[in-house]
Amino acid sequence: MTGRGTGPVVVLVEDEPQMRRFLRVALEAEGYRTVEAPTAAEGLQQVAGHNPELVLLDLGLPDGDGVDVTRQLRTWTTVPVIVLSARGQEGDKIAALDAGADDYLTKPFSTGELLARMRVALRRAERRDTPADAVFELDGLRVDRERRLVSVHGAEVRLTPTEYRLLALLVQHAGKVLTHRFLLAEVWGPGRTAQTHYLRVYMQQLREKLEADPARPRWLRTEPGVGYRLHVAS
Amino acid sequence: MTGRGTGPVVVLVEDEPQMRRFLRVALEAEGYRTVEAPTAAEGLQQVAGHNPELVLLDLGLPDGDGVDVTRQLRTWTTVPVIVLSARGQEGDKIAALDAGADDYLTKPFSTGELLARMRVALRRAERRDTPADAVFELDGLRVDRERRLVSVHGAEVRLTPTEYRLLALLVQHAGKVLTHRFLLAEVWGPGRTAQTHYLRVYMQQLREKLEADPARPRWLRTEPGVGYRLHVAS
DNA sequence: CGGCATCTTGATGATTTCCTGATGCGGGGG
DNA sequence: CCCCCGCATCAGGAAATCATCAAGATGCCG
Repeated sequence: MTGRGTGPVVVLVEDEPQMRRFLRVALEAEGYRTVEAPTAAEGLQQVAGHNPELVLLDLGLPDGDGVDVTRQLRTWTTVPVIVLSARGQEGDKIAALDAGADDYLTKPFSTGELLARMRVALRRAERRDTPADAVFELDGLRVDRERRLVSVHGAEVRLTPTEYRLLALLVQHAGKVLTHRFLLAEVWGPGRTAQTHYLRVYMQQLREKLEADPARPRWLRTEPGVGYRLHVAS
Repeated sequence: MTGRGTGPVVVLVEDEPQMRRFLRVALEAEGYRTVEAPTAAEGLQQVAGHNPELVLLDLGLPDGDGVDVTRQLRTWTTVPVIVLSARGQEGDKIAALDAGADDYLTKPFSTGELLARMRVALRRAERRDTPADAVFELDGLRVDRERRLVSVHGAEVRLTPTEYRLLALLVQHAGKVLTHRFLLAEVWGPGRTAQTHYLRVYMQQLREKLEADPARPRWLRTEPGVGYRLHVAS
């Protein structure tokens, strides 16, 4: 990755080096991180690999049409795509937009307008990122992942970020046994899959906050030698 | 309502009768139902009254700026807004887009492109759930997003623009936890998602102005390590 | 050019969360 | 019977995050 910082990641699919450089400089000055791809094939790869917040896509690529790239992307991702093109024909615009592009800018365009349209696309995308079926409920235990709220028999429970992540994982795979290794990798990163002690401490804290009798857990069951599990049956 | 059928409802805010007629005919031929408004004030009313799927907004209105109309709308609804303008200056575009518009078309534009961009906006807006009311009230806290008025137990509270934007976001997602990153991106732009200090300062100011006891907030709750939330339950 | 409102930035103490070590408990094998 | 191992439990200090106050910087308006 070329850019630094913590801003959104943008994939630039553009064959002309000069244009690429211009975009990279402009975007990085605004705090974006950029990934560059000079061809359609590489563009698809980079999007798949980096899972960016936005894609800037040139229509005239050496190895394929930008419209096809858009159609390809739309089969598996809803990442915002802004098309940049030298062609300003109505037909081109309609084809690109109907293929799934979010906006269409005709070269030459002003940097300010590009940035403004990028902000629009990011704004829209941010709002859509919330799945609606995010409420889990089981026998008094309620986990609302949209609001990030947890309650037991109606009483709201305050969880720390780590506690919540752990619980969210268990809920997501309700009923299944999750190994120590898996939980550690997901919550603390792949680096510390040996610190099983972390898990014990946080499971204890979760039980303390959620279970009526923490010593005899109803939901947060231990699977000795393997890991933990959110028990679903009665 | 002028249009027939069951298609999406579109509010046309446009003072020129000829242009209005042209749009109405073009849209109804595509199956849209149209509602017309010749002024900014009437436009706001029609949007509030019809809860349309889309708004087409002319910038040059007799009784106010279209950018202001957009900003007004955005304080309480996320309905897609496409701006139509005779002015093609970069500054106009950026102002409108940053005020919350989803797209900006410079007159004269082709009908085909307009319809394609409308399809994009409708596609993007799909599967969302903001039956947002223009006036939010909760237990003495009142936020009128149509008039941009905030009051606590009847007493009006003066908020700075940034304070209001922050509060409006919290109100729009009342009950949900909004992450630092999200709030910063919405209020200060995607570039400064690391300046959590801004948030602390402004949350403090909001609490100072709204809460009876700023140190023990009733509405503006901190979610440590995550973000902030407008508390709705008891 | 002030004056005013607002936004930004810095400094400091309080609070919350995280990590870590110590200790207790219980079952299985020697 | 005792030791060892995995798990549970408790608690204290380190680190990160948050609240608070206030002083500069900025921009706007007359």
